[in-house]
Amino acid sequence: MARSPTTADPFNAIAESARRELLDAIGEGEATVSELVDRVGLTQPQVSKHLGVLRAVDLVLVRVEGRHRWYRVNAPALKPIHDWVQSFERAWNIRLDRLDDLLGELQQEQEKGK
Amino acid sequence: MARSPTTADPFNAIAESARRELLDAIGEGEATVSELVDRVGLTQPQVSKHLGVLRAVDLVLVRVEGRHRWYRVNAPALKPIHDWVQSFERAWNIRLDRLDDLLGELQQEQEKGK
DNA sequence: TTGATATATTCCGATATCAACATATATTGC
DNA sequence: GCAATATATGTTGATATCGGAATATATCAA
Repeated sequence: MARSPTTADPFNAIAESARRELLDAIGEGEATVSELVDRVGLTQPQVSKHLGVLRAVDLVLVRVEGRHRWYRVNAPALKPIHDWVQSFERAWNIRLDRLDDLLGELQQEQEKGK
Repeated sequence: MARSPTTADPFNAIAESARRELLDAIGEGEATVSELVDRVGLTQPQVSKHLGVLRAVDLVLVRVEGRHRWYRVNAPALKPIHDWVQSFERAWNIRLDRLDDLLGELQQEQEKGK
């Protein structure tokens, strides 16, 4: 067996930085393939193929208009990633809290020493 | 060129579901390799190799104790993923808000119709 | 020391990836 | 219909992956 296909799920799809950059480049609105080529600096076939992967996992949606294709981010498709990562968020917040506590204590010590 | 190494960054490391399951299986505390073998149902070499990848990107930290190795999740290493995904969170919240609005309107219509 | 336990590493074969380049498929305007 | 534009698809070669099986390394226990 080999590595999971990039089209298996959003986790695999966004592993490639070029695809994350494409999603960033699309941003809030819509973008055309050639606009993305200009923004991201990849060749047109590269952009089309990466968009194909993003399409396969529903991370982007397309609206066809003549010979243009308007791509937009389908943010909810990122939710599985969001949810999975968030299950660890408490863990690192606790650590940051502890760091805050520690810094607080150090400051108090400093105050005392003054 | 081929796909980025799994050890390139946390995005690539967590693309593999086995590694996400390992992180889940470790959970809040610490776990030993053989505990993880039992919990996740992979072979020992598989677990060790996946842990090796997670180690390479700092997603897990190890404490050696005799012939045991206690692994724990290094949650802050997930922050880049959290941050990137969060930059799209507004987008999908807006959509959910709109959905709420829509549902609200539909309810009002229903109320009217009554 | 010897054997057992815990974990890591190596080798293999199959597979999917990715960039690059070439080419195919629409669609528009003349 | 024909050229031009916008986008998608196919081919090739290099590479890294993954599971499986075997094996290496280290530590404990008797």
